[in-house]
Amino acid sequence: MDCSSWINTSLDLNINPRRVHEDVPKEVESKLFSLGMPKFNVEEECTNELEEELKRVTAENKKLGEMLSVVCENYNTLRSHLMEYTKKNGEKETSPTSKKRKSESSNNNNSICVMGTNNGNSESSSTDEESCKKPREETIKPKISRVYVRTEASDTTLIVKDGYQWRKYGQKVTRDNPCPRAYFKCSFAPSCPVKKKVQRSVDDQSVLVATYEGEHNHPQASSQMEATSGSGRSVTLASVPCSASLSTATPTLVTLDLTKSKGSNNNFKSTRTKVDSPKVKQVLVEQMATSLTTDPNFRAALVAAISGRLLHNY
DNA sequence: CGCGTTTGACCCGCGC
DNA sequence: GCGCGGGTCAAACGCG
Repeated sequence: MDCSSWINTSLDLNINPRRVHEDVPKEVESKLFSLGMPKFNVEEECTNELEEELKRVTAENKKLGEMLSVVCENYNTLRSHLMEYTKKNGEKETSPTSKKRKSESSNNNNSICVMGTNNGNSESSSTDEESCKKPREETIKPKISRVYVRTEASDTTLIVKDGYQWRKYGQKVTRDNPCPRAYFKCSFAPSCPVKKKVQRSVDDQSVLVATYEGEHNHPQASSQMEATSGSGRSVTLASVPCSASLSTATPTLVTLDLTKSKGSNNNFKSTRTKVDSPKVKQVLVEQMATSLTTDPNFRAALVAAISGRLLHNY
């Protein structure tokens, strides 16, 4: 892939001699005059200075351009590795027979790249290649996000307390996972179209995978109650670094860490030990990689950082 | 009695 | 056209 489609490498470093000349502050010239120096000497000196400056800037620009190309190269390499990795992961995650519904499989394709962050806004962040391959109907799909929730393996309930009220309307055992999948509808508002599927991870039975479809058309009214109520689990959003911190505009993947609230103050400790498990690490890596590849804000920040760095060198 | 959950039946899309 | 499998419906059931 051409990295120029991601980052505009034309840095416009103002190496045009005419423009450089124009940028010379007028007061410099006037100060030199005030020192009683003959004008021709000043002009000559100025020209020499500017020529030197131009040479220096040109050389620096060349150097920076090389650096940038190396960065882009590294980025592309990293990205291709990431794509390979996520592709492998996705194949492992989905059923080998790939007999799933079209919508489901396309969701999984998206989740390979963006961990189920398919919506109209993030669509623009996908590559040209991807957008060409994607069916048109993708653009009108409801927002889908995926949340990983760590629970105790012995806990057989498929309840993810996320601050909303859900009504379970079905449960099904799917082919690719022996654990049943529960179907929930948002019951807080009758008109709310959001649905939620909760299923245990095939790889790690202690991890619940909650897939949200659609967006709530009402405020999260019960979150406070959920968080403060002593019954059941408590949601500790901050206990795990999540991609939302990178993507402020569209926090699409949030890793929740649910711990038993009856436990008391040792929750954090146990949380930390759980986070250190390889599975969770893998999820975190995927989240970060997702942000790297899909988040336009992150890319913009990266470009700004590089540009700032380059400008700082002057 | 009302509300939420359970669970078997049914619907529908997709692949062969 | 048929079978498979995911998603949904709705009657039955349980609990407060």
